[in-house]
Amino acid sequence: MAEPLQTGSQQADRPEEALTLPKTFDPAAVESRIYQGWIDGGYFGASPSQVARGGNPYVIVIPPPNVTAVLHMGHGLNNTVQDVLVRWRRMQGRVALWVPGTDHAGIATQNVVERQLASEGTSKEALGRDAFVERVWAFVGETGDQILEQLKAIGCSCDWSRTRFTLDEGLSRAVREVFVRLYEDGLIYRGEYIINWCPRCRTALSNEEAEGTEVDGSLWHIRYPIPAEYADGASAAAAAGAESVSRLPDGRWALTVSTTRPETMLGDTGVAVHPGDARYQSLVGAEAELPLTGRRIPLVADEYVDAEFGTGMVKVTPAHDPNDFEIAGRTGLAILNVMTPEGAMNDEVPDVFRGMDRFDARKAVIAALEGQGLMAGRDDHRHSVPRCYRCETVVEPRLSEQWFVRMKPMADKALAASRDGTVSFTPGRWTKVYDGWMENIRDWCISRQLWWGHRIPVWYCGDCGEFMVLREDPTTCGSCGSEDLTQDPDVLDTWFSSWLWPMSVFGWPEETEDLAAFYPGHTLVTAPEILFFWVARMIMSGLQMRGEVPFTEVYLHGTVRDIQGRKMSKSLGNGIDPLEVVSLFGADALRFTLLSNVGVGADIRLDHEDVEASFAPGRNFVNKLWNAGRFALRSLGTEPVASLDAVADDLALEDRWMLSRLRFAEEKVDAELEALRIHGAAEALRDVFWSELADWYLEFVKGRLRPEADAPSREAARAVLAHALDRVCRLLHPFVPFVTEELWGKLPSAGDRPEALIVAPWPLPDPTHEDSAAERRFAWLQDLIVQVRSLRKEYGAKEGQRIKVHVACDAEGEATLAAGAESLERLARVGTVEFGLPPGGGAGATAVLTDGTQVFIPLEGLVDLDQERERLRREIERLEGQLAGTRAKLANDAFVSRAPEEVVNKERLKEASLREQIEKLEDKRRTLGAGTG
RNA sequence: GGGCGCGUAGCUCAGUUGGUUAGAGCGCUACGUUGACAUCGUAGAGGUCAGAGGUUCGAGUCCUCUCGCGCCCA
Repeated sequence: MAEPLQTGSQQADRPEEALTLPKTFDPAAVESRIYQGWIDGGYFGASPSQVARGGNPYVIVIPPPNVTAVLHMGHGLNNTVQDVLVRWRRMQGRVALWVPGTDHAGIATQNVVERQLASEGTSKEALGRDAFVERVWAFVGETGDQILEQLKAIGCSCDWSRTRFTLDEGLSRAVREVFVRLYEDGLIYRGEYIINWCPRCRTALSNEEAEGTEVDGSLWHIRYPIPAEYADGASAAAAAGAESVSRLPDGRWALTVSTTRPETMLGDTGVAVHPGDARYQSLVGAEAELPLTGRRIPLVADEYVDAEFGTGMVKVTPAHDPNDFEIAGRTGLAILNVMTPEGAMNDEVPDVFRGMDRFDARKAVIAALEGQGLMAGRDDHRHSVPRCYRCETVVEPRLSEQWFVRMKPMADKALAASRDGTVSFTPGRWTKVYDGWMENIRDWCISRQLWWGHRIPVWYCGDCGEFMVLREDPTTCGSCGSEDLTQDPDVLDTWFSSWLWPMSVFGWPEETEDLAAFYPGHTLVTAPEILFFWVARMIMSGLQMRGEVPFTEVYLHGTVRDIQGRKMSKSLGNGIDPLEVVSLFGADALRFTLLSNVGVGADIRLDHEDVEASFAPGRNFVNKLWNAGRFALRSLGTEPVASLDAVADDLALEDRWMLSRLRFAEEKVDAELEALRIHGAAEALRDVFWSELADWYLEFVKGRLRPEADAPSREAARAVLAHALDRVCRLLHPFVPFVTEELWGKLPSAGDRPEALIVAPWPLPDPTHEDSAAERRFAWLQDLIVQVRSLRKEYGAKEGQRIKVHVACDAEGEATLAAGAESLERLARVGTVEFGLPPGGGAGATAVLTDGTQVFIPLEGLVDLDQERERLRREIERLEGQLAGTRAKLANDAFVSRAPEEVVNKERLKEASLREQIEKLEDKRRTLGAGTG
C-alpha cells in the first residue's frame, strides 16, 4: 500500500499512532515505498530549463555497466559513492543530474550469446550475421536493464528518464561522427601491424585489453646449424668470444638462440645481433639453417638487439612479435605468418605440425629439436604472458590489417589538462599514472573482428578498389559510381563508444539544450582499473571534439576484496551479492558499511563467509538511528515544537553544547565531502549522532522531556532535540537515504518544511551556535561522570546502588553541577552530591580531574584501603611520567626559544595541571596513611 | 627492469599542512534487561606506529637505506 511521503503540511496534526514505531527498522517494509515516493516526486530528474533559469548544475555520468552484468559489490561501492555525491549536491540546491545507462560490451556480450548458441547445438556462423545480431538484441532486450533495476534497490537517485545505451541510435551517430571526423583529420588510419589477437574470441584487442600475467615459464635454447660455407665466420666469431657459436657433435658450427615460445621458430626469417657487437661481426650477412623446415635464414644486424642480454643474439619472427616486425621492416627480412586465426599452425609449416594448436606445436617442436640434438637446454624463466582481458586466453601477437587511432596529438592536450589542473585526480597519486600513460601513448587499435558493436563506417568498392569513410550509408562509389560496395565487416572497440559517453548521453553531435546545460560535467567516480581504458580516453575525446574536459574531478575508489585480500570474483566464488545484503539488512546498512570503509582510494575488505559480521557496522548504525528517532518521537509527543529562537532564553548547558557540536559536524561533513573524503564524513556523522547526540544529549534531556518537567525547560529540550534530529537526518541522508527519509517524515518540526528529505536544504553551519564555553563546561561534566562511573566499577558498586559523591571544584564547576545535578545523578547513579571534601577524609575513593577538581566517593565497606593506596600510587606514577616529559621539554632552551609561543604555553599549562593533580593525589594518599602501599 | 603504493591494537583501517595522553569499528574481559536501542549501555584490557639511520626544539607524519607485501607499466 503506497503511503505518500510525509509532508510539511501534515505536521500540525500528527496522528498518535505515528509515535509508536516498531522496535527495529524493517527496511524491506519501507524501502520500495520510499523509493517509489522519490520517483513519483520527480526528485531524480533535472532539466536544462532549470539551468537556463540560473540553476547551478552538478553532473555525474555513470560508468556504464555491461548489459550482461549483474550487480556485484564493486558496483555497489561505485554507485553508492556516486549517489552520496549527487544527493549531497541536490540538497545543496544544485541542479543535480546523474545519468545512468549501460554499455554494449562487444566481446563480453557476444561471448555470452555464443555460449547460449553452443548449448543449443548451433553457432553464430550457422545463424549468419544478421540473425546473430538480432539474437543478441533479443538477449539484451530481456536482461539488459537488469543491473539498472538492481541499482534502484540500493537507492541510486539516477535520472532514469535519461537512461542510455551505447548502441542507441543517437549514441551510434556520435560514434560514426567521431570516426569520420578523426579520419578526416588524419587521426584514424588503416594499416598492417602486429596486434594483440585473441585466438578464442578471434578478434584484435588493444594493448590495454591484453593483460600481462606473470608466469614461471621456460627459456629454451635452440641451436641453428651454420652451413659449411660460413664455417670461417663462425670460427672467427667463436674466437671473438661469441659463446652462442659452437660446434655440434658432428663438427658443424651452430649458433644458439633463446626463446620462450619455441613453436614460433617455424616462422623465423632471420637471426639478429647488435651492429656494434664485435663478437658477431664475422657472421653478419651469413646464413643459418632453420631446423625442421629446411629453410635458410640470414643473420642481420639491428640496433634493437641488446648485446648484454642473454647471448646477444635473437631469433626474428616478424609475423609473431612486434619487435621482430620492426626489425624486419628495417632490415628487409621476410614476413612469414605461420598460424591460423584460431592459434593453430598453418600450411606454412612442415606437414607434421600443420593444424596443431600452438601449445601442442610447442611440445612437438621441442621433441623434434631434441631428436635432432638441436635443443641446447632450458632455463626457468619468469616472464609476463599477455592474456585476453575478457576470456583469459593467451594472446597471440599477430600480423594483421586493422584500424588505428593516432593518439599522440590528443594525448598532448589531455596531458596538458592534467598538468594545469583542469582535471584533478583523487587520490592524487593517480595523476602520475595518468601522465605517464599519456607521455608514452601508443596508437589505439580500434577494429574488432566481432559482429556485436558499431560497424566501422567504411565502404570498399568492388570495381575501382577505392574506399570511403562516411557519415551516411552510400549507395554508389564516390569514385566510379559503382554499386558494388561492401561495408567493412568489422566493428569498433566498445571503448570507442564509451569514450564519448559524457557527450553522447546529452545528444552530441547535435548541439542540444542538454549538452549546453550539462556538459562539461563535474565528478567521475570509478575504479583505477579503467583509468586508461576509459577515463583517459574520455578526457581526450572531450578535448578533441569540444575543446573541454568532460569532468573536472576524477575520484578513483578502491577495490572490494575478501578477507584474504583477493579481489571478489565470480570464478573464485568469494563474492557477496549486494542484493542479498539488502534483503538481509537493508540498503542503508549496505551503504553505510561501505561508505565508512572507503578510506581515500583504499581497498575494502569484507568477509564473504560471514556476511552478518561484515555488515554489522552499517546495520547497527541504522538500528541505533532508528531507535533514537523512536525515542524522540515518543518523547516529543504530538504537541507542536517551538523554534530555537523561541526557546533561546531557556537553553540549558547540554542544549548549547549539542547545538555547538552540531555546528561543528555540519562544517566538518561538508568539508570532508568537498575533499571527497567520504569515510571522513561518515566518521564525523557517526561521532555527532552516536557519540554525542545518542550517548550524551539524549541521556541528559530524558528528565526534561517528561511531562511533569518544568515547562520552559521541557520546551527548550523539545525544540533542540527536534532540531538536532532534523539536522542529523539531513546530514545523514546522502549516506543512509531510506531510514532518514522515513524517520524525518515523522519528526515534528517548528515550521513549514519541504515535502521530502531528499530535497530538503543541506544544513549550513550556524556560527551563532558555536559555544566554546558550553563545550568546555560540558566536557568537564562528562569527565566528572566518567570518573564517578569508573570508580564505582573499580570498587564493584552494584549498578542499582545510589552513592554519595563529594566534589571539590571552583565556582564555575559548582554552577555547572548545580544545573546538571539531575543528569549526574541519573547517569552515574549518584544519590547525593556534596560540595567540598568531607572533613577528616574517611574511607573512600578519589579522582582528580585535569582542572584540579577533586572527586571523592565514600564507599563504606567497598573500598579496601590498600587497594585505594595502590590505585593512587599507579595514577600518580602515570601522571609523573607525563610530567617528566613535559618538564624535559620546558627545560630545553631550544624548545622554549624555537617552538611557537602557543605550543610552549600549552606545555606550561599542562605542567601546572599535572602538578596540581599529582599534589592532590599525594595529599589524599597521605591522609590514607602509610598502610602497605 | 621502470614506476606507484602499503606495513599503526587480535582483525579491518583512520590519523588532512610535523606539536594531545596515537584513535574508530569489529573482536576480547567485567558488569548491566534503569520504559529508544542487547543490532544496546557502562567500565576496561590491548600499540617499541615493520626495522635502522638522518633532518628538527620536536617525527606515526619529512629524508635515506633495509626487510616484507601489493598494484601498474615494460
